[in-house]
Amino acid sequence: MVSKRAYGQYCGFARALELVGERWALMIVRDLLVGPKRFSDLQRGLPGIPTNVLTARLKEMEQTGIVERVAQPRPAGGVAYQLTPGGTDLEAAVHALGRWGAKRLGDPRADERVTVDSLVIALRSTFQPKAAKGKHLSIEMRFGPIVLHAIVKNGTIEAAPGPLPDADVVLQTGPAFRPLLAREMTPREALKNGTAILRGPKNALDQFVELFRI
Amino acid sequence: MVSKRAYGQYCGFARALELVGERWALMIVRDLLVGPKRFSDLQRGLPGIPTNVLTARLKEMEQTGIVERVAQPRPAGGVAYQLTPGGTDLEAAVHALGRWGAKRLGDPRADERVTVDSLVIALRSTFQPKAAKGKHLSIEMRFGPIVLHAIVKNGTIEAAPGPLPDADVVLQTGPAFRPLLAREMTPREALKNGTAILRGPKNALDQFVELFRI
DNA sequence: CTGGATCCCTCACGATACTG
DNA sequence: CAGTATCGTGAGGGATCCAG
Repeated sequence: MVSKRAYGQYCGFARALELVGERWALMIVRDLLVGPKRFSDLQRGLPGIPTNVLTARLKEMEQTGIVERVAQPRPAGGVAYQLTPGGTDLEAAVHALGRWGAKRLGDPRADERVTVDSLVIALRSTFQPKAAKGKHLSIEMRFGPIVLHAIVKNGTIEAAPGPLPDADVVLQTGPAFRPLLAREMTPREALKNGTAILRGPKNALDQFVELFRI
Repeated sequence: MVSKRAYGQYCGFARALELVGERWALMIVRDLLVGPKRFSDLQRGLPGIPTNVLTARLKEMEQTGIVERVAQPRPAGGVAYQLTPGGTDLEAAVHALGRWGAKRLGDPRADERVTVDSLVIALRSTFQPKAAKGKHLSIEMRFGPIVLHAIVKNGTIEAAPGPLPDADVVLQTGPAFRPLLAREMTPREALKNGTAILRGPKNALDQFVELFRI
């Protein structure tokens, strides 16, 4: 790869594209930013990826020090893939691209799915640290069958898959989620027409929406 | 493209990759971030790009509102390509990827070239606004036959191709440039062994190096 | 000269079947 | 579960040709 599909430029940006610019590579990184995953987890999170391509990308990124294999504890055993520190450094770039793309999402197409990892990254990348100064909020979010949570504290966010039993708020939503973050729909409207359902303080959705922005 | 090579996910990041994730697309954006360019300028700045690929990417990005064609004034005439505001919004992502890749540049390979646009982007993306607070420096940089300049002021940078006649400093350098920004070589060393040649105040290179970091 | 269009060839990718 | 094997397709690489 290094010499095959290189760009022929001694340039940091070109080098980045050579290392993670091939098809599916950054999608794999996106999912691994959420946490270590097994081969089959990645397959599930990236519907449509051919197994040989997944194998090839993992091998390449292992060789270039972006991904590493780690043994999984018993039971289950086997191996999982996780980002190295150098791979984790891609987070800023993934978030920047994610923010840019989120503005251009439009409405979901018929064949488009939503995954839990994409929502975790969406929360992290649209998070507004300045708006979160001094605020504290823990939320469990449900998007159809998908459950994730976020904890906002001291201007930082931790977002991860799964429920959060003692969350301040439980927000159940769906297609209204993007318009809410893009300020194309107000929390009031969303709650009124039932595209967002809230459990917790009445103004929690307003607070939530202030913390994120597309 | 929209349905052919889509990732099948309703996700901002996936959408970004669908729009600018194909080969050469972001390299074109990188060069256009430096300024509008003609077809042949892009060819020169991206040695190795096939003309049909350049044509295809420009058409795709024009259709998706990232690039626009503008008529060029007489003489010369013809058209040039420039980024739309939405395309310019990719700057943050390009810089983030550039910073990540710059750490992994290593030494130049035999077949790797340096272009003026890549250097402009390198200066912009490695610029450290915090270290530049209250500082002011204008510099003309020469890298072999390539000439570019940067003006640092109020914690911001403006970098562009071409000379800067009344620059505070003129720095002529080459392969030592990356090690300097990566703190693998001190200004003193670079000046001593002649891999950096300076015209201007003696400590100018120290000042310069403080403003950028790989 | 700029700004492409067209051709052919190769290989990366996509889809699916199969195996340790 | 975690890949390998196989094969067809189409995007990219490279050269050449054409129009304004």
